[in-house]
Amino acid sequence: MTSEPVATSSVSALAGTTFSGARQTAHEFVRSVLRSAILSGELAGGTRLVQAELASLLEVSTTPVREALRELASEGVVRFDPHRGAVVKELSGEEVHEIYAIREILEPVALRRAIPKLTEEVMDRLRGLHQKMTEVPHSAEWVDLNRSFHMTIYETAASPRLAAIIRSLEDSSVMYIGAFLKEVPGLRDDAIHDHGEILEALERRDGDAAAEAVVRHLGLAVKAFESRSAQTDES
Amino acid sequence: MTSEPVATSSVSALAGTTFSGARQTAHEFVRSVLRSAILSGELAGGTRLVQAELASLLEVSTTPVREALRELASEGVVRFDPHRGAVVKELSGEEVHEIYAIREILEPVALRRAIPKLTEEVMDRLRGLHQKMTEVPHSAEWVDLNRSFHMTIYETAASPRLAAIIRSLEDSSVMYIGAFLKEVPGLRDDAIHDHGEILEALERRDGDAAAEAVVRHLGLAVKAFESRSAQTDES
DNA sequence: GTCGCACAGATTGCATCCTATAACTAAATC
DNA sequence: GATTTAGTTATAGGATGCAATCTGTGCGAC
Repeated sequence: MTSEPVATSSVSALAGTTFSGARQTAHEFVRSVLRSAILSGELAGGTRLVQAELASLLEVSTTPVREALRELASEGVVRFDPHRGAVVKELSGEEVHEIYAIREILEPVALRRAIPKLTEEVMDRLRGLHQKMTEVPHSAEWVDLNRSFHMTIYETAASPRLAAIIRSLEDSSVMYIGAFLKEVPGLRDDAIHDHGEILEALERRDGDAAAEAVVRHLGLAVKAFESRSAQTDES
Repeated sequence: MTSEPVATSSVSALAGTTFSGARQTAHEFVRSVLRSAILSGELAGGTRLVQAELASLLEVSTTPVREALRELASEGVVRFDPHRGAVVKELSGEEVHEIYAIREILEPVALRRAIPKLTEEVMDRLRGLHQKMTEVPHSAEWVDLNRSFHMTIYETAASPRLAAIIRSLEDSSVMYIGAFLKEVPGLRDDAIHDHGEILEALERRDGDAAAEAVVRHLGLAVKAFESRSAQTDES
């Protein structure tokens, strides 16, 4: 049980995070810590998540850890096999394509549904997020702003189920390709440009244009992923 | 702590089910029992699910019960608020419409994806299910066959994510409207007719026709739901 | 030398006990 | 009489210890 020489990421990256208990249950705390660690790439795909280890690291008992893992498993970010433990899920290229294909179908729908419900307040929020994204560099914060931008639109569609599905797909996307989208040079600017177009289309209440922009926006990520995975062709 | 006069359904309906432990973990057992009880309508929407009660009834401890409830919560069939416990979810009419709207989008997609992958073996299975559905009356078994029929198609699409989303939407549908679809007279025959059309279209590898049939098939349920909820207009 | 088997270490899963939280009830104050 | 506040009870959440299960390793047989 010495640390493996081939560096798979370890949960020890989480050391130091403590549970204040303030109005949050322990399993919620564990879940949020693991979630953000996984989505940020801190915990890479394939990392084993040993309950006892996580428990002592986060200073809770194993019970809430297991509950958190169960929830993450149904969210699809970890794999949890009976008696064998949890590992951070790693998606295949096919799955990435599948996820983006579904997103390209659902996101335009959610967007069109949102348009009639757009208030000035929501538009202001979107403009604010867009503005801020032009200011901060590509970082965890930027990724978060990006997520907020899109989800704000979809949540005003007042279709909670649809929004939840999209959110989960987006999470899976970020988990898998978020890490190396950072390395694609012009991507951030392209994304900001697309957001601008989406925003403009929303101002005009033009569903077709907005939908088209979103689909192109998604295509960007897929293309970046493809060029990257072709480059890292090592199977 | 007397029983309420207004008869909300009770978990006591589950009494007698025992956990053999055979190659199944306790929480999986609890989950499957609760799932089928909820989907079958045995546990109606709004029923409180008290952990201790379920635990003693199913002869397990509260820990696996909580884990099962957590999973069911992320599946969307129960609502689980911190420190307040779980209740069987009840969907509003709007949510039902939303769910069917999403299904009408995704199911044709899954179907088209399935067509190139249809083997004779799958077709045989579908024919068998279809045949059997003409034989058994509208019952829990029939509903299950129906579910199998559709999911068999979607699972051959080799899009696990898409299939999982559809399955969860279907579960929510069944949970909510399954109970009173039974009471709509011609529905079973109409459904069987639609299945015949879908099957025929699949034989011809005709995606358009199959998709059209599926959408009409879904529309059937929505229409039945609407006429029923208009009839039971008591808000 | 390879395959199979058994044992040991590691890890998950569960039961029991205890604590924390929230709903409910009743009393006290305005 | 209404409203707030304190106390009570029911119930969820979590910690600990133990049992069940899996995995890897070493020994023996072929």
